[in-house]
Amino acid sequence: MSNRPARPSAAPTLKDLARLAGVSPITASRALHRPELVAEATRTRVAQAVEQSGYVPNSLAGGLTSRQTRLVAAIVPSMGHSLFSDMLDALITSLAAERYETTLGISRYDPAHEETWLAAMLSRRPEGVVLTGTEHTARARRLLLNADIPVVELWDYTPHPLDVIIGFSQEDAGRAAFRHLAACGYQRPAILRSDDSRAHRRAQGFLRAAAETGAPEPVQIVFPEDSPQTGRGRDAFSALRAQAPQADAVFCSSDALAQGVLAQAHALGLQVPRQMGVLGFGDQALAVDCIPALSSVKVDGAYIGRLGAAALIARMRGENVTAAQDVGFEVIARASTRAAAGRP
Amino acid sequence: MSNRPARPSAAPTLKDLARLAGVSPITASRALHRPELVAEATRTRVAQAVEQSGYVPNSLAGGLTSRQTRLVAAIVPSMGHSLFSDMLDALITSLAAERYETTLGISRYDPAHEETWLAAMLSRRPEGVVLTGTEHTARARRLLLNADIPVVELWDYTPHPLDVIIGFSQEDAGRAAFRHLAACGYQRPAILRSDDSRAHRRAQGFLRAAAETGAPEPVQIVFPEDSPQTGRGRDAFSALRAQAPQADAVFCSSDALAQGVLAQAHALGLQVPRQMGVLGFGDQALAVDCIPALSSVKVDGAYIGRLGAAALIARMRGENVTAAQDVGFEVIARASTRAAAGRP
DNA sequence: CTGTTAGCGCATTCAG
DNA sequence: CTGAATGCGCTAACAG
Repeated sequence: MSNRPARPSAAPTLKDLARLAGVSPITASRALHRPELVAEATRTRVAQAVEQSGYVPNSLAGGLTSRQTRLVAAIVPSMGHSLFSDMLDALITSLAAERYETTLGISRYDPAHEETWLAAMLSRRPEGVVLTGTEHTARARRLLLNADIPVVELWDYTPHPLDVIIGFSQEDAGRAAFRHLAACGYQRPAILRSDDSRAHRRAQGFLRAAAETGAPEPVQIVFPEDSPQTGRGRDAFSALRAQAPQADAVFCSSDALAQGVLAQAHALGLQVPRQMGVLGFGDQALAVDCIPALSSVKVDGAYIGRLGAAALIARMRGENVTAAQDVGFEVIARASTRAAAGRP
Repeated sequence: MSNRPARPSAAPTLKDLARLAGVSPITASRALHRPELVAEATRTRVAQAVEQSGYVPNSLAGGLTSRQTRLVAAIVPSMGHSLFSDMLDALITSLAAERYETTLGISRYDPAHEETWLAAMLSRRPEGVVLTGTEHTARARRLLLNADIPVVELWDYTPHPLDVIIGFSQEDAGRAAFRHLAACGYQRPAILRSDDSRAHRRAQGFLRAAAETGAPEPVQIVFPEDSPQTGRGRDAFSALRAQAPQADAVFCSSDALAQGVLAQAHALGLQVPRQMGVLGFGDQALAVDCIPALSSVKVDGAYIGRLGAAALIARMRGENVTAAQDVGFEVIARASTRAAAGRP
């Protein structure tokens, strides 16, 4: 029951370490952090002392003096979305390679949460911040400005970022999605999406493209942002069939959602893509490979994570980098066009 | 090009804040952290001073004195696996609700990486640590013991954990998987798995169960741990067909993998589950709902994350909690048994 | 309810 | 190559 024996402890400090090694604290410190400035013999004795005492540096104290924390703060709306988890994997790994550690927040798509998280995080004096999107509260912006540290915004694009931005235009992605479906011969494409601001803006682009073509206004089914995607595909698609039986294609706000729709379409006996087009969004390209009926607006989460890390690292080193980068997206069509399906 | 105008800066400290509010630093500190100890009027003036000066506390300094960092260190093998990302979402969210922040590491299934990460992390003086599995280097164990902070191990089970453990027996899960497939009438089930230690041990349980039944030894296809799962299902299944054409069912090490296998089976014209049984592993139960042919050994990542957070929080508060908890798993059979598929 | 004193553990000066 | 002095910004422990 008692999980851990009470220890008298008092973790050894640099002073203890130095005494054990028979040197001054500062020499011990140097032996640890800048070994090239210390004689071989001294270094060895310090190393032995570390071994003996089990010394672990206290980076709170270190950071307080040196003003270097090697900490990065990053926030995403959720981790359920594979785009974000893949991005984070790449981001964290890339940062770790440069000896930066990452503290993570989850905003639930709510700028107010982001603000709260940010206020708490900044007290740890991170050397850089990674945000999702461009929507931030006024106070969040002010905090970041005052903090005077590099900021990278991901997943979206604006010519006027807080600092560095890496992403793409959601509107353009939505327009491209519509044009793709239209080119495939679908007449009444619909939208199935979660209720978050980027999906919303993709939908705007989609609707606008439809309007420009003179096509009838696409039906939209919207559901809460954070619901499990694949499962949601089932009922969302059923809802769509009930509400808009004439719809002959669906633009989904995620690949997982699209897979759910695909499965449900099969269950309803609809032939995809001949009777129903399904277009996803995300980076599950390999998943797409497995399911030839599915196309996708492709964005690469890991790529964005790597780019974000690289930009942040450069900025943290004091280098200037291009402030804005539209990394774009790509519309992937497998054997999924109605036209292709039509030709035997 | 220049990303940020040079600021004279020098962030205001508590002393500055106190001066501005016309109180002593300690009173300002209390107004911020223990407002109930401070007169209403004073509190207001401090709040105004915060507003004016844009003061942000420095928790490095605070933590150095108070020995409280409200920091938790957590590590997972990767983020690509939805089990881990869902767990992390729940873990981080639960911890944030108690004002703990989480720093994240990624081990790539390598205990040596874990050790390196841990050594770096401990210098930040986290108040608790969350690890994946029970496999740690000797030095990692020593570091944790010396650090003398609560540790929670997740996803696995042993009666002799480092501190608290929350998970289940991989061997048992593997045995259950075999028994399930056998009960469904499959004669030659095979294993498709990634090369990580937990999947390995599930496979061991599977093989042992087969041996006990006197069944022929199941074929195993093993691939590198971190490859994209769904896509991998395609070639892995093809490899299986080539290598063991007699196999009539597959136990996959993840749900994503199983979905890939399912898609490929369809592509090869195999009827699932009549001609080929497919059994996954994970918590994509809703995904499973969409694909009636797929069953799964179900474990709930978010649940494990919540339990882990709760246990860690309790321990960080100095409470004793049950050191070991086998949260189990569940074998879900949809309309996926061969028997059920046989009966029209 | 408020203030004083002291020191957390370390790295940055500047000297040798 | 090594050391001494000093302070980073804050809070604990007392005192009023």
